[in-house]
Amino acid sequence: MIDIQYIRDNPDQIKQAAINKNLNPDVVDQVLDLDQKRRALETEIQQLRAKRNQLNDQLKNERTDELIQESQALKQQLNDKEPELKQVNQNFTTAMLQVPNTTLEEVPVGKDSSGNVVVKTVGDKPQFDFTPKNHIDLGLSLNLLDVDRGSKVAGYRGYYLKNQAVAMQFGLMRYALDKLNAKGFTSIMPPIINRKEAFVNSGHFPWGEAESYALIPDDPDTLDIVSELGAQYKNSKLDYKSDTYLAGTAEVPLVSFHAGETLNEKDLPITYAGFSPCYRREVGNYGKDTRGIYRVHEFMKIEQVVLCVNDFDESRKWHEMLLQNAEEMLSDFGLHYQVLLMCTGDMGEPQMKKYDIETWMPGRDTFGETASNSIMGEFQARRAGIKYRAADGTLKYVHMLNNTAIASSRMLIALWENYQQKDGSIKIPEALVPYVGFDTIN
RNA sequence: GGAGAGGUCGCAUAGUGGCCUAGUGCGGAGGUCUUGAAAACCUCUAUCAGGAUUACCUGAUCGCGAGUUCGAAUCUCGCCCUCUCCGCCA
Repeated sequence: MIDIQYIRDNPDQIKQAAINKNLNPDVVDQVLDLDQKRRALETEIQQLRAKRNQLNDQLKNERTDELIQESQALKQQLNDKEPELKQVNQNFTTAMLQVPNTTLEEVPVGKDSSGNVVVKTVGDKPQFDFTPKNHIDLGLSLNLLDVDRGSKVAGYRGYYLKNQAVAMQFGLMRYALDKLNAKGFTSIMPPIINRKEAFVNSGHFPWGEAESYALIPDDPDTLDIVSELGAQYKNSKLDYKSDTYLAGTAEVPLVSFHAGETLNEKDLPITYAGFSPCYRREVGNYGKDTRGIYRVHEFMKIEQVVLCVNDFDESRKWHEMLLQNAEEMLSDFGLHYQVLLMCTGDMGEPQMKKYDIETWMPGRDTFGETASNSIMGEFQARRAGIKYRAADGTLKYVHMLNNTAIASSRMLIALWENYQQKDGSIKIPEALVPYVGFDTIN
């Protein structure tokens, strides 16, 4: 959420930011219009209430019919006006939640991914003196992956990991945690079933609602009955809780961890390393990456989340540090990658500046996204109500940032495909060997 | 799943319709006293919104939301959450 005062003072800037993100700027005018109405109504109602409070003070001492009648008349006027204010306020809040964040001045303006800028490229493509396989063929031939049974049981994009792939999955998660712990990050295993409010706080909603799995349908009648218990559930009017969803990233519960709290400046920065399974519908991507485990509905991830003081120099500093953390891991694994500065048209509504890290994947013969690193400014903190008492005594909203550390399935692809050998085996990079317990898969 | 208790200012507590402009204690800030410190004493001590903009005024907020009333922290209803006991269980 953006400060309403800032929107009043800089409407054109906010509109331009929306346009740059390929969004409709009209919501800004809606907000300003509702803001006007809201303030006019509020002033009017405040005066009525002030009068009512005065009358009630008098009524404590002298109860006359005249005063009571006057008070009743005021009450009637308030009853007429208050619902209107309530409605306007609701509309105002809804509109406010739809205003996208602005971007920092160094972010390139662009329509789509073609506007992204390669900031750096590290390492080289591996050279194979044989025809490299993709991760699916590798996974099948080494008995690491089963996608046929995966889709049989779980549906489209379902998969089973088997044997050494399981050890790699756990090893990668543990490796990332150790790495971040050594840098002072606090490990967290958050709940991943979250209320709608948490998704609004992080800025995933309203824009990304279709991307999340609603855990329980709003209408129990839409449930397929597969058991007697299911029938009971369907018939009960009250035995379901609405508005819970599966989070697509630990960012959601971590952003809301301190929701509604006032921290002290000396508590900052706060750095979290959150482990979670991640659930994504991938609704906009039906035709994309249909084979293998590049784009899946569930995977595991370690996510970095930072709360720091309200200062963009500080945010930028953390942004680079989060980037470095992710880069160190790729370097530890000896992987070839590039860092992109995302343009306005290819970043999300809540983000102010974003780097994507793309890692070379020989099976795709191109780079594939493995990390996404964002400056959020106050946007999430305003939604979640996370403030801190600054050294000068004033209250400020924290700045928040987040970046992937390691996302399981995509890192498996990169490792398998880049470290495949002529004989069909896969080597494990040295840094990972202690975490997985073997140095070759064959 | 059954039964009960409860959610009040940063923390702890008081508050059963107008004396609440939410009291008291702790914690925090400033001051008096003192060579310095402690103690004691004094003052201040929430947030949000609107309107003025040194200072101020008004409104809202006692878990959240509705309702009753001229008037609600207090009464009624719904929801959220916490705790205790019993049952079941990875």
